[in-house]
Amino acid sequence: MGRWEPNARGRLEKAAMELYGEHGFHQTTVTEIAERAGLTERTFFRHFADKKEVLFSGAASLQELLVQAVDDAPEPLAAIDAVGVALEAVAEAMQERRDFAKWRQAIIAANPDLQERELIKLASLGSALAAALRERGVGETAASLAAESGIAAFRVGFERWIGEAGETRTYRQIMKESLKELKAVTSGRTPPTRTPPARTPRGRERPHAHR
Amino acid sequence: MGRWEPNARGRLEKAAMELYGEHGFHQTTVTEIAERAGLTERTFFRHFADKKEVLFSGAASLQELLVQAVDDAPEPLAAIDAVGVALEAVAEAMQERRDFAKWRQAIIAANPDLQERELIKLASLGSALAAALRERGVGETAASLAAESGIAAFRVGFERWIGEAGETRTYRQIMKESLKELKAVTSGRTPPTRTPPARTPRGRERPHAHR
DNA sequence: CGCAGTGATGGCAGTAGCTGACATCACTCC
DNA sequence: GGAGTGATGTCAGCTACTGCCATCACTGCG
Repeated sequence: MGRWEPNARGRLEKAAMELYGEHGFHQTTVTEIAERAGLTERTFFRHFADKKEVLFSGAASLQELLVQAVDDAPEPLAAIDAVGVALEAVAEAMQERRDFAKWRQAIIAANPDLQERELIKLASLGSALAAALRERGVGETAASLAAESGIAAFRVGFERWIGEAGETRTYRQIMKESLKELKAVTSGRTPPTRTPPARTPRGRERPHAHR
Repeated sequence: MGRWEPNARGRLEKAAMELYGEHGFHQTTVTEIAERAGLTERTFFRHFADKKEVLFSGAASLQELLVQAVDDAPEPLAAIDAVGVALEAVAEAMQERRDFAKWRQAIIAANPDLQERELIKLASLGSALAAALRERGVGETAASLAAESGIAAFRVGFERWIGEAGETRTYRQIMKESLKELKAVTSGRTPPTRTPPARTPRGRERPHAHR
């Protein structure tokens, strides 16, 4: 046996998740996490860059999976379809962890700080995706646009998959349909503004006017 | 004359911008900013939620402009084209501040914290855009997708407008072309992977494999 | 004229995220 | 058995950010 209990990082991750769930992210201090894991605060910061990062350590493998899927996609394929294939693969890999994904998303949704981190992880996913496309010969701008709008579809699909109560379709199916709808929307094939729903006076999230 | 110098917020903003430029964002302390503005740290936090927010106070008016442009767009118009019209209007409004935009973007690019904030502001822009579309009668998902992919085009266009050295086109023109390219990409009209550029062994930004 | 209320600011103490520097000590390798 | 090595502990310190109360010009009102 070693000098210390093994798997310090894992214990920290587990403790953090538990506490984030029990008391919320903001209310949980790093010292508490470390104590529950039988370690010190200093050690926590040796394993995770900051308090938020615990929730995002899985992003790296997701990115790897995504890029690999693009690389493995059959060659004569339009950029957007290569993106589609890759996103479907990722969706399938996430399928069995729906409960965890839902729980995790609830925590993120309750914290602006975590939302920021989530967005930058998705952006990083998008960059990697774009880079993978470029290596297939897709042009600079086209690669960026295909990747970023693909990520948009991914997000939209994710929310559906997790949000809708009676949702029976798999994430993969939903993902497929989101991409289809993306294509429809960007090609102008959208119910073009026929019967606006009662056009309320609108007290929306628009910022206050200054003039 | 009042008890205090007028326009405290403006002075804080100016001092912060200067210091971020002189010493970098991270190296600048809030105390320094407040001192240069002839105020105290406590007052800084009464005007700005945090140190980052100083750089993003303009986002609100941008959002207002965007939403207004969607509202003012002619009625029988596909969702993606309403987005296009609105984004062009915003691009035009930014045209005269290119130097400032460039300078500001350089600071943001040098700081992950600021990039996170930038992303959440863009996401908020996207939500507002989607909401405006829904009020025109565009469906839930379609609105989200049109808005988010529109924002993607906005970002891509922005980087071009600011990045390319010999760029003579206006932001509006670039924006228009980005949207056009978005449509091309999502409709599958993309040079579909013909001659991959020398397929290097790739030591990219892909995370390390574990197996 | 005086007086109570208001609003922007200062002062101060405190919390918590995060870092650098150094010590400790099991384990490994020679 | 002695010199690394690597993961952890300890401690001091900085700084972002907050709560609470004091201050004091200005305003409106009797």
